[in-house]
Amino acid sequence: MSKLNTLDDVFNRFLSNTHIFADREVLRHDYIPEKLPHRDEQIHCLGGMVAPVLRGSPCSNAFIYGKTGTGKTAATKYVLNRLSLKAQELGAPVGVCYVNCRLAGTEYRVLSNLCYALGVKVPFTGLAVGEVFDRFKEGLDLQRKIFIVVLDEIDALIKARGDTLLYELTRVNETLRHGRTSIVGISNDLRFKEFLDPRVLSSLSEEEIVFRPYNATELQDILWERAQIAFSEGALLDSAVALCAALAAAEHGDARRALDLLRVAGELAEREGAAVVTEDNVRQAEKRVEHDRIVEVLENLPVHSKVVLCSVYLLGKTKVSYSITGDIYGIYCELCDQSGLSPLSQRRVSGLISELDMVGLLNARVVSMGRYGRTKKIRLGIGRSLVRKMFADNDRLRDLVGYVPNCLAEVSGKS
DNA sequence: CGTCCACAGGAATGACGGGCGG
DNA sequence: CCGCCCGTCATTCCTGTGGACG
Repeated sequence: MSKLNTLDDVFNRFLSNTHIFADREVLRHDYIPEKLPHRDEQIHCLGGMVAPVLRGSPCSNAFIYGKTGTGKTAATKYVLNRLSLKAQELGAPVGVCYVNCRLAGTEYRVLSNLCYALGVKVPFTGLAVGEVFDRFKEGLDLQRKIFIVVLDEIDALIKARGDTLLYELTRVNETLRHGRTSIVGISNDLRFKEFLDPRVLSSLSEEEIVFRPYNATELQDILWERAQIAFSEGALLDSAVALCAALAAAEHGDARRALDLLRVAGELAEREGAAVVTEDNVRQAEKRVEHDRIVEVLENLPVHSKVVLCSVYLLGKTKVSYSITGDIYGIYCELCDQSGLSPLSQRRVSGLISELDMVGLLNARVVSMGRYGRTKKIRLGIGRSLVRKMFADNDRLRDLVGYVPNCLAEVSGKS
């Protein structure tokens, strides 16, 4: 392979190599395909459940469970799209609103989304939540519609904000004279029920639909379904698709991940100027996807989290195999001093460590060391080179990775 | 078998910036 | 422009706790 010299070459090469992809868009995970293989059962179930609204009677509330990439969102959107079309055809007064609770983030924004779907104008912010809710109810009553509310990733909202919104929504029908609402909750977390008020739970779980993870063969079907549209004829090896499916199935049957792998593998092949996507491209893609994910998270970390990460990194330089909260806090304070930041409280740092653990940058485990107290054992969850690189890219913190804290010797000495 | 370490992690509270209605 | 509300991040204070040591 010859090295490319000018940008023009890059562009020309790209233009002459369009034969890998036919339609890349199809591999994006917000794309809703015409066919959803292996989800007939769930689609029929949901379809049957919402069907009564076409005759003007309200339908049950429903709860949909399943891990990420099991087709919950796609299947639900698919059914509701069809439902809307059918309703239009029949002139049935049906409204549908899809809200992703995690993206919306707060009760306020969820509600304002619902209002928007009704055509009720609300300001982006500034109103009390109760006020927005009243306007929502008012709009609903005025339009005399049956309104189906889909709350995707609802577990994220409940965990962060509690279940008040959900409680109010399940009760909204009691105060409406003309409109009716039905709620479809979608959750990634199977244990999520425990967070709910029993009253909300019973009202919401009138119907439950579970989306099992896909196995490798099912994933292959899904990939082929899309690949036929996304890739040019013969640009994709069977074995590459099989490998994508196998890798994703090994994780937890995540179709989204499988599609990502396939897309990135295709892009890699295209960049190489190859004519077909091979297993090798998929393997590269796997590394690439993971690497990109971590780098992305690292870059967007708040500065204090970065310093905490650096503290763990520095402690890792000693022969100690893990660090504990107290030692990390000591070094953290010193690093803050060094770079002119005012250190946060130990409580907060403890919280930051837990957050870093959640996103996988650290491994933290609560242990008891008997009379030597209860603490967290902490290790880096990613390659050390990644941490070094992050700091090299940051003007303010660049020196920290090379810095040798005063208390380091003391710490490594005592254990 | 009780003690007591070194924190974990919940709750209440506060500071601050942003955005709106009036 | 004021007053109000929101959401975020942080602090302070607090109670809880597994298990090695004496």
